[in-house]
Amino acid sequence: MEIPKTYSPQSVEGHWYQAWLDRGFFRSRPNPAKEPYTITMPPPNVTGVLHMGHMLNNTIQDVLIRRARMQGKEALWVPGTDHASIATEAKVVAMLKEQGISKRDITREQFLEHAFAWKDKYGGIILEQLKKLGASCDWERTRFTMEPKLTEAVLKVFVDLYQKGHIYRGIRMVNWDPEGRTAIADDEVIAKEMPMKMFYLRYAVVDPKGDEAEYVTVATSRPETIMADVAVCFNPADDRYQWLRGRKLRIPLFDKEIPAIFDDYVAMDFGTGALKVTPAHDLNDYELGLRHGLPVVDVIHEDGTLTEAAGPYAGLDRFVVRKQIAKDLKAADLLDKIDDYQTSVSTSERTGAVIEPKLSLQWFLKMEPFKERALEAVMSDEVKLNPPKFKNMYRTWMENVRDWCISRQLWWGQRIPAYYLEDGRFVVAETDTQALVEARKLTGNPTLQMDQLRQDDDVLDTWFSSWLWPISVFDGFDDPENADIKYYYPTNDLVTAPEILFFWVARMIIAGQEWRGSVPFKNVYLTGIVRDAQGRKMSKSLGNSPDPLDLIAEFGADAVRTGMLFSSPAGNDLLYDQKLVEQGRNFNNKLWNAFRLLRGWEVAPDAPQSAAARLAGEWFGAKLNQAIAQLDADFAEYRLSDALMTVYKLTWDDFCSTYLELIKPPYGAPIDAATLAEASDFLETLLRVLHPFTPFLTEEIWHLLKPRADREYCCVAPWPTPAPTDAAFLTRFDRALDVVQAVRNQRAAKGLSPNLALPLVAKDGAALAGLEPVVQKLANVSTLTVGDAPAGAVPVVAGGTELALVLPEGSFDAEAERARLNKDIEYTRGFLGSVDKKLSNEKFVANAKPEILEAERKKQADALSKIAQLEAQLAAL
RNA sequence: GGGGUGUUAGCUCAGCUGGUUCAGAGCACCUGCCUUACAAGCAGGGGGUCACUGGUUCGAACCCAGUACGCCCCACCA
Repeated sequence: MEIPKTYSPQSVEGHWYQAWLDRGFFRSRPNPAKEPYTITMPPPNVTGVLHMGHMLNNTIQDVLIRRARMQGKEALWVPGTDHASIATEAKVVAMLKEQGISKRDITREQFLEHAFAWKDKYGGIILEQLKKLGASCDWERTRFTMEPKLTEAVLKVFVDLYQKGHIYRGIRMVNWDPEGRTAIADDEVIAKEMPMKMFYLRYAVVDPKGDEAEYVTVATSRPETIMADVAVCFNPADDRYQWLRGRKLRIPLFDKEIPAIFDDYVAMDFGTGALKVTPAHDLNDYELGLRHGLPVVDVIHEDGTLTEAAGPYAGLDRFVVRKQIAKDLKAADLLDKIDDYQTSVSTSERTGAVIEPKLSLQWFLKMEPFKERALEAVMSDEVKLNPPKFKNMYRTWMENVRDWCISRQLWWGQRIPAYYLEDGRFVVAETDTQALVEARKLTGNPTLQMDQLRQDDDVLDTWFSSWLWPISVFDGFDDPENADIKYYYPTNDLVTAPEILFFWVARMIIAGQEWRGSVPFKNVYLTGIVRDAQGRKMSKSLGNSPDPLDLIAEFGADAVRTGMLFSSPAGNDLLYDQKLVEQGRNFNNKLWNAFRLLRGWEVAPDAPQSAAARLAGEWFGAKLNQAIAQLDADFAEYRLSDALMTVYKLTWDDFCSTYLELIKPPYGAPIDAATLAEASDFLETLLRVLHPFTPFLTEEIWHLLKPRADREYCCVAPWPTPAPTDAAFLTRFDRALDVVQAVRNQRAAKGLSPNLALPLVAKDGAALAGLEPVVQKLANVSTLTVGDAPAGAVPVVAGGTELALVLPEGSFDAEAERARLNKDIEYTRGFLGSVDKKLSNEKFVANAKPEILEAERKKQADALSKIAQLEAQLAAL
């Protein structure tokens, strides 16, 4: 059967993926005889589609899990999706809007119906896409953060925390997202530098006396909130404003009188030193208001429009009002000036809307009870962050963590299990029935009915379910002693983006400690962000993000996987370039062709093994062992790019360029059986170490190669263990390869065909002893003899060996050779000079370590002898 | 504003305790090759004052200080 010249992934990937599934290779069940190795996938948004970030993240996880599986561990990768409360709700709202339905016009139940329909339609697409990448998850264990069991866990945890006194409800200044119409947590706020305007407004002084100024100029970036002002504040030490003590000012346009107050908070050197105080719409002002006993005037609705309190501006959006009010102020001559200035504006991580600080009634989780333990876990490396530079970030965050606002004014999510009585009191319980029991207890009224209880309308923050993920996927809340959780928890590695180190990783650590008494994972591998070749973030609007599925279709999953991994050290951003994927494809093709070469050879059963082939086998076996040891070291430090490069070079340079060239029989000649068997074994081992990176290709070749009967699938073949290597032999072999390269160099320089066999004469046979066949074969040397250089031969010095290459008649140019040798001599003398200088430095000789000193002396001796050699060659010409 | 981190070849990055794995790898580039596994290839080759300045040391890409530029995280100056 003819094997095609190029590997075509499209025709094999689907087949092997199905075969793996059919065989249940990705399934895992607790097995006490084996060591567990577990990864829980960071659940992508249920309605999301695969992007390059997922590709990187999941490729890394698959490499880790596949290697663990081959190492004989009970490897489990749990997949799943996240309900992504605000993001999904926003999508559903948008979809309804297209259909002409407004969320406000439908009931919660109707909305949820639409939402579930949406989720059923688009949910899980992303998991199907991951299969194309080769992700070896146990799909039977796929979980969803809002499925009934996981919701139960969330409610249980809420009640538990409430009973422990860690959850409270209160009016606080929260970050309000007017687009999502919900509160969001501090971490979900992103500060963005934006050009802003600073307005200088005139606040008239009430009853100015004689020579007093008639107004005070106040700088603000938010003129739309002036009607909510309750005071103007000055620094108590500010001499410019002392006369205003006990006085009142008038809000421009509104003529409302407000007091002048004094507080250290105000900076004298910023703006005009006068601050308008708006407690309802600014956190600092709120605190200022508390200190001075000021009222709170709320003028902004949940959707960002102004309330009735705004008078003529009621009903308009805050940004519209900003412009309008500026115009009106100007018209009324109440505006001194407008300056441009740059400041950071808070925006919502999910919707991008500008955040309004807003007072509202929300649920909070205290962080104080958890922070110390969670900090300790990372600082002591109980949870190891990779790269470790993130430890500092984690520490800063944990030390300054504030209470977590866990309620969201949304419908898509887990509804807060708090039930209110008509008198405002409430009970917290996992179920309606339980709530009723509690409520009856609370009120002492045994006839209280369900319809007299009203459940809280809010849902919980998405992270309030995802922080339980490593436990809840094993039903560890439902049944804390079940076999799965006891076996798989704590998990081994978590692979995720640094952006959610606080949102998610830190909180999972807290949850693990709180409910399992131990951290949820041992290692956290933090990936970088995937950017384009110019370093820009991938984004839809830039159109610089390729569709991962198109890439897989064009180049194959293996090529994409290796392309992602070629240059992505942990914590570093990955500058994606299609060239990397092409490099991956080329590499796959190289391996494919190596297999084709082996497959194409005729076997001569009785032929003896050539000396070159025997040496090649001895050498490659050692290289292989060396590489496996290196790989294990790379993996131990999560240096996946380095690990890939190790196998890449092993395959391409060592196996293909050197080993296969050495064992290759003359054209048309058969190969001896022993060599072919050994070569097949080597290839088989190569496939095994490559499999985590390129699972499809290796599985394909594996089956074409038909290895041992007990190793039917590469996917579950054992990961090789390294044997000790003969370092001295490898060093000698390297020297022989240096000679080969030097000879080839001479050929290239002289324009001689590599097919023309030339005689080579070595001055001293010792250095190459035993390796002559290697040099002969690779350098295409006709005869390799020991003796003095014959006339007309080109001197070649390589690997400490002095040789001469006999050129064909007429191609020897004595003048050029002299020039070359002179240049070499000059360089070596310069080198010798620097060594001499060092050795004549008394302080160096006195202080340097003995082995360093010895090395320098050897350098000196070597240089001297090399110069002598070169001079002798020069004389001989 | 505070903290962290980085700057090594055209690009992306290694370089562990200062000294023979000290100046490396992959890609790109240049020169030859359509050689019967592979042109998605083969052979050979050329690229770097290790950001800058000073210091410590017999010796610095590596340690220290400062400067410049970059990135990241945190932060309530209207």
